[in-house]
Amino acid sequence: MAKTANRAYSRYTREAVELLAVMIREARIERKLPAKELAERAGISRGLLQRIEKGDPNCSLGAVFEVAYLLGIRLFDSDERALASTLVMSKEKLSLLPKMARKPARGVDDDF
Amino acid sequence: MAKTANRAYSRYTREAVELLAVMIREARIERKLPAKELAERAGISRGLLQRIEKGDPNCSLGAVFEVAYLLGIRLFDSDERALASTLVMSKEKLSLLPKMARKPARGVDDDF
DNA sequence: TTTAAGTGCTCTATTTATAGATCATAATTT
DNA sequence: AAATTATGATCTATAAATAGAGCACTTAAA
Repeated sequence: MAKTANRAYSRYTREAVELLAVMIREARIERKLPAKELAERAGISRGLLQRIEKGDPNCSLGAVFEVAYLLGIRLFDSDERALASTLVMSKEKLSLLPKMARKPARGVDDDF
Repeated sequence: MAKTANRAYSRYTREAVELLAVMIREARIERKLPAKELAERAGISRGLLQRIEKGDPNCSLGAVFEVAYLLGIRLFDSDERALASTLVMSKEKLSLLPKMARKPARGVDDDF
Protein backbone atom coordinates (compact mmCIF):
# COMPACT_ATOMS: atom_id res chain seq x y z
CA MET A 1 0.00 0.00 0.00
CA ALA A 2 2.73 2.41 -0.77
CA LYS A 3 3.25 2.47 -4.53
CA THR A 4 5.10 5.76 -4.39
CA ALA A 5 6.24 5.15 -7.94
CA ASN A 6 6.91 7.38 -10.88
CA ARG A 7 5.58 10.83 -10.32
CA ALA A 8 4.80 13.18 -13.13
CA TYR A 9 6.49 16.51 -12.61
CA SER A 10 5.70 19.63 -14.54
CA ARG A 11 8.32 20.93 -16.90
CA TYR A 12 8.93 23.84 -14.61
CA THR A 13 9.62 21.61 -11.68
CA ARG A 14 11.97 19.43 -13.65
CA GLU A 15 13.94 22.40 -14.87
CA ALA A 16 13.99 24.09 -11.47
CA VAL A 17 15.38 20.97 -9.87
CA GLU A 18 17.99 20.61 -12.57
CA LEU A 19 18.98 24.25 -12.39
CA LEU A 20 19.55 23.99 -8.68
CA ALA A 21 21.65 20.91 -9.28
CA VAL A 22 23.80 22.66 -11.85
CA MET A 23 24.19 25.70 -9.63
CA ILE A 24 25.41 23.47 -6.86
CA ARG A 25 27.92 21.63 -8.97
CA GLU A 26 29.11 24.89 -10.47
CA ALA A 27 29.65 26.45 -7.07
CA ARG A 28 31.42 23.40 -5.74
CA ILE A 29 33.83 23.18 -8.65
CA GLU A 30 34.51 26.91 -8.57
CA ARG A 31 35.44 26.60 -4.93
CA LYS A 32 37.61 23.59 -5.61
CA LEU A 33 35.75 21.61 -3.04
CA PRO A 34 35.87 17.83 -3.52
CA ALA A 35 32.54 16.04 -3.28
CA LYS A 36 33.74 13.99 -0.38
CA GLU A 37 34.58 17.04 1.66
CA LEU A 38 31.36 18.90 0.91
CA ALA A 39 29.33 15.83 1.73
CA GLU A 40 31.05 15.53 5.07
CA ARG A 41 30.38 19.15 5.90
CA ALA A 42 26.74 18.74 5.00
CA GLY A 43 26.45 15.57 7.00
CA ILE A 44 25.43 13.44 4.05
CA SER A 45 27.04 10.67 2.03
CA ARG A 46 28.98 11.26 -1.14
CA GLY A 47 26.44 9.15 -2.96
CA LEU A 48 23.62 11.45 -1.98
CA LEU A 49 25.58 14.49 -3.04
CA GLN A 50 26.12 12.81 -6.36
CA ARG A 51 22.39 12.36 -6.80
CA ILE A 52 21.77 15.95 -5.81
CA GLU A 53 24.21 17.23 -8.41
CA LYS A 54 22.57 14.99 -10.94
CA GLY A 55 19.21 16.64 -10.35
CA ASP A 56 17.45 13.70 -8.76
CA PRO A 57 14.09 15.04 -7.53
CA ASN A 58 13.85 12.27 -4.95
CA CYS A 59 16.45 13.77 -2.66
CA SER A 60 15.29 15.31 0.58
CA LEU A 61 14.60 19.03 0.59
CA GLY A 62 16.70 19.58 3.69
CA ALA A 63 19.78 17.89 2.28
CA VAL A 64 19.62 19.87 -0.94
CA PHE A 65 19.04 23.17 0.81
CA GLU A 66 21.87 22.54 3.22
CA VAL A 67 24.33 21.78 0.47
CA ALA A 68 23.25 24.89 -1.41
CA TYR A 69 23.61 26.94 1.74
CA LEU A 70 27.14 25.70 2.39
CA LEU A 71 28.08 26.81 -1.11
CA GLY A 72 26.65 30.27 -0.63
CA ILE A 73 23.52 29.73 -2.67
CA ARG A 74 20.61 31.59 -1.10
CA LEU A 75 17.18 30.70 -2.38
CA PHE A 76 15.49 33.40 -0.36
CA ASP A 77 16.95 36.36 1.49
CA SER A 78 20.71 36.48 1.27
CA ASP A 79 21.26 37.24 4.92
CA GLU A 80 19.85 35.28 7.80
CA ARG A 81 18.43 38.29 9.56
CA ALA A 82 16.29 39.22 6.59
CA LEU A 83 15.14 35.65 6.15
CA ALA A 84 14.13 35.42 9.79
CA SER A 85 12.00 38.55 9.62
CA THR A 86 10.47 37.49 6.33
CA LEU A 87 9.51 34.27 8.01
CA VAL A 88 7.91 36.09 10.94
CA MET A 89 5.91 38.31 8.62
CA SER A 90 4.73 35.37 6.57
CA LYS A 91 3.59 33.58 9.67
CA GLU A 92 1.66 36.63 10.79
CA LYS A 93 0.00 36.93 7.44
CA LEU A 94 -0.92 33.29 7.53
CA SER A 95 -2.48 33.65 10.96
CA LEU A 96 -4.86 36.22 9.56
CA LEU A 97 -6.15 33.96 6.84
CA PRO A 98 -9.00 31.53 7.31
CA LYS A 99 -7.81 28.27 8.72
CA MET A 100 -9.48 26.10 6.18
CA ALA A 101 -9.80 26.28 2.44
CA ARG A 102 -13.42 25.89 1.69
CA LYS A 103 -15.00 26.54 -1.62
CA PRO A 104 -18.07 28.78 -1.41
CA ALA A 105 -20.73 26.26 -2.36
CA ARG A 106 -20.68 26.62 -6.12
CA GLY A 107 -20.59 29.18 -8.84
CA VAL A 108 -18.09 31.92 -8.21
CA ASP A 109 -14.37 32.19 -7.60
CA ASP A 110 -13.55 28.72 -8.70
CA ASP A 111 -10.29 28.01 -10.44
CA PHE A 112 -11.53 25.84 -13.25
CA MET B 1 24.38 0.32 7.45
CA ALA B 2 22.19 3.22 6.71
CA LYS B 3 21.81 5.15 9.94
CA THR B 4 20.46 8.18 8.12
CA ALA B 5 19.41 9.62 11.43
CA ASN B 6 19.09 13.11 12.75
CA ARG B 7 20.83 15.57 10.53
CA ALA B 8 22.01 18.93 11.75
CA TYR B 9 20.76 21.70 9.52
CA SER B 10 22.01 25.24 9.59
CA ARG B 11 19.68 27.89 10.85
CA TYR B 12 19.37 29.27 7.36
CA THR B 13 18.28 25.94 5.98
CA ARG B 14 15.74 25.42 8.70
CA GLU B 15 14.24 28.83 8.12
CA ALA B 16 14.28 28.52 4.36
CA VAL B 17 12.43 25.23 4.54
CA GLU B 18 9.89 26.66 6.94
CA LEU B 19 9.38 29.77 4.86
CA LEU B 20 8.66 27.72 1.80
CA ALA B 21 6.19 25.70 3.83
CA VAL B 22 4.39 28.79 5.05
CA MET B 23 4.32 30.27 1.56
CA ILE B 24 2.73 27.10 0.29
CA ARG B 25 0.08 26.97 2.95
CA GLU B 26 -0.64 30.65 2.51
CA ALA B 27 -1.07 30.29 -1.23
CA ARG B 28 -3.27 27.25 -0.85
CA ILE B 29 -5.60 28.89 1.66
CA GLU B 30 -5.79 32.08 -0.36
CA ARG B 31 -6.84 30.08 -3.36
CA LYS B 32 -9.37 28.16 -1.31
CA LEU B 33 -7.87 24.92 -2.42
CA PRO B 34 -8.49 21.98 -0.08
CA ALA B 35 -5.44 19.92 0.79
CA LYS B 36 -7.00 16.82 -0.66
CA GLU B 37 -7.49 18.46 -4.03
CA LEU B 38 -4.04 20.00 -4.22
CA ALA B 39 -2.45 16.71 -3.25
CA GLU B 40 -4.31 14.95 -6.03
CA ARG B 41 -3.21 17.49 -8.58
CA ALA B 42 0.39 17.14 -7.44
CA GLY B 43 0.18 13.39 -7.48
CA ILE B 44 1.01 12.99 -3.82
CA SER B 45 -0.88 11.90 -0.72
CA ARG B 46 -2.63 14.30 1.60
CA GLY B 47 -0.32 13.14 4.36
CA LEU B 48 2.74 14.20 2.43
CA LEU B 49 1.23 17.58 1.67
CA GLN B 50 0.60 17.98 5.36
CA ARG B 51 4.25 17.31 6.11
CA ILE B 52 5.30 19.74 3.42
CA GLU B 53 3.13 22.50 4.88
CA LYS B 54 4.56 21.69 8.28
CA GLY B 55 8.08 22.34 7.03
CA ASP B 56 9.38 18.80 7.27
CA PRO B 57 12.85 18.84 5.65
CA ASN B 58 12.64 15.14 4.88
CA CYS B 59 10.17 15.56 2.06
CA SER B 60 11.40 15.03 -1.47
CA LEU B 61 12.56 18.07 -3.36
CA GLY B 62 10.44 17.22 -6.37
CA ALA B 63 7.23 16.92 -4.40
CA VAL B 64 7.78 20.25 -2.67
CA PHE B 65 8.72 22.04 -5.87
CA GLU B 66 5.74 20.62 -7.70
CA VAL B 67 3.30 21.74 -5.04
CA ALA B 68 4.86 25.19 -5.00
CA TYR B 69 4.64 25.35 -8.77
CA LEU B 70 0.97 24.43 -8.81
CA LEU B 71 0.32 27.30 -6.44
CA GLY B 72 2.16 29.80 -8.59
CA ILE B 73 5.26 29.99 -6.43
CA ARG B 74 8.33 30.36 -8.64
CA LEU B 75 11.64 29.83 -6.94
CA PHE B 76 13.61 30.83 -10.00
CA ASP B 77 12.47 32.56 -13.15
CA SER B 78 8.78 33.27 -13.17
CA ASP B 79 8.20 32.09 -16.70
CA GLU B 80 9.23 28.77 -18.12
CA ARG B 81 10.96 30.23 -21.12
CA ALA B 82 13.32 32.26 -18.98
CA LEU B 83 13.99 29.32 -16.72
CA ALA B 84 14.81 27.13 -19.67
CA SER B 85 17.34 29.57 -21.06
CA THR B 86 18.85 30.16 -17.66
CA LEU B 87 19.32 26.46 -17.40
CA VAL B 88 21.01 26.27 -20.78
CA MET B 89 23.37 29.08 -19.87
CA SER B 90 24.24 27.50 -16.58
CA LYS B 91 25.02 24.24 -18.26
CA GLU B 92 27.28 26.00 -20.72
CA LYS B 93 29.10 27.75 -17.95
CA LEU B 94 29.52 24.49 -16.11
CA SER B 95 30.98 22.85 -19.19
CA LEU B 96 33.73 25.44 -19.23
CA LEU B 97 34.81 24.74 -15.69
CA PRO B 98 37.30 22.05 -14.74
CA LYS B 99 35.62 18.73 -14.32
CA MET B 100 37.08 17.95 -10.96
CA ALA B 101 37.60 19.95 -7.82
CA ARG B 102 41.18 19.52 -6.90
CA LYS B 103 42.98 21.57 -4.35
CA PRO B 104 46.29 22.97 -5.65
CA ALA B 105 48.71 20.89 -3.62
CA ARG B 106 48.94 23.04 -0.55
CA GLY B 107 49.32 26.63 0.50
CA VAL B 108 47.16 29.02 -1.44
CA ASP B 109 43.49 29.47 -2.25
CA ASP B 110 42.21 27.27 0.48
CA ASP B 111 38.94 28.08 2.18
CA PHE B 112 39.85 27.42 5.75
C1' DT C 1 -27.35 26.39 15.13
C1' DT C 2 -27.06 22.87 12.22
C1' DT C 3 -24.42 20.53 8.87
C1' DA C 4 -20.97 19.18 5.87
C1' DA C 5 -16.37 19.71 4.63
C1' DG C 6 -11.57 20.31 5.91
C1' DT C 7 -8.04 19.25 8.76
C1' DG C 8 -4.76 16.93 11.99
C1' DC C 9 -3.31 12.52 13.75
C1' DT C 10 -2.33 7.90 14.02
C1' DC C 11 -1.38 3.37 12.25
C1' DT C 12 0.28 -0.22 8.86
C1' DA C 13 2.20 -2.14 4.66
C1' DT C 14 5.31 -1.26 1.36
C1' DT C 15 8.45 1.15 -1.41
C1' DT C 16 12.23 3.96 -1.56
C1' DA C 17 16.14 6.71 0.02
C1' DT C 18 20.43 6.62 2.23
C1' DA C 19 24.95 5.22 4.14
C1' DG C 20 28.95 2.99 3.37
C1' DA C 21 32.10 0.28 0.93
C1' DT C 22 34.38 -0.96 -3.27
C1' DC C 23 36.13 -0.67 -7.93
C1' DA C 24 37.31 1.15 -12.45
C1' DT C 25 38.12 5.21 -14.82
C1' DA C 26 39.11 9.94 -15.67
C1' DA C 27 41.23 14.18 -14.77
C1' DT C 28 44.89 17.11 -12.68
C1' DT C 29 49.21 17.95 -10.72
C1' DT C 30 53.93 17.31 -10.71
C1' DA D 1 54.46 10.27 -18.45
C1' DA D 2 53.74 9.07 -13.67
C1' DA D 3 51.42 9.60 -9.63
C1' DT D 4 47.53 10.75 -7.15
C1' DT D 5 43.16 12.33 -6.32
C1' DA D 6 38.30 12.92 -7.74
C1' DT D 7 34.62 11.03 -9.66
C1' DG D 8 30.97 7.83 -11.28
C1' DA D 9 28.86 3.63 -10.82
C1' DT D 10 27.28 -0.42 -8.46
C1' DC D 11 25.92 -3.29 -4.57
C1' DT D 12 23.87 -4.38 0.16
C1' DA D 13 21.69 -3.61 4.54
C1' DT D 14 18.96 -0.68 6.90
C1' DA D 15 16.35 3.31 8.00
C1' DA D 16 13.01 6.29 6.45
C1' DA D 17 9.43 8.16 3.36
C1' DT D 18 5.11 7.51 1.39
C1' DA D 19 0.31 5.92 0.39
C1' DG D 20 -3.89 4.93 2.08
C1' DA D 21 -7.35 4.44 5.33
C1' DG D 22 -9.69 5.68 9.44
C1' DC D 23 -11.31 8.73 13.15
C1' DA D 24 -12.12 12.70 16.16
C1' DC D 25 -12.26 17.42 16.04
C1' DT D 26 -12.70 22.05 14.02
C1' DT D 27 -14.18 25.35 11.05
C1' DA D 28 -16.98 27.83 8.23
C1' DA D 29 -21.07 27.76 5.28
C1' DA D 30 -25.96 27.59 5.04
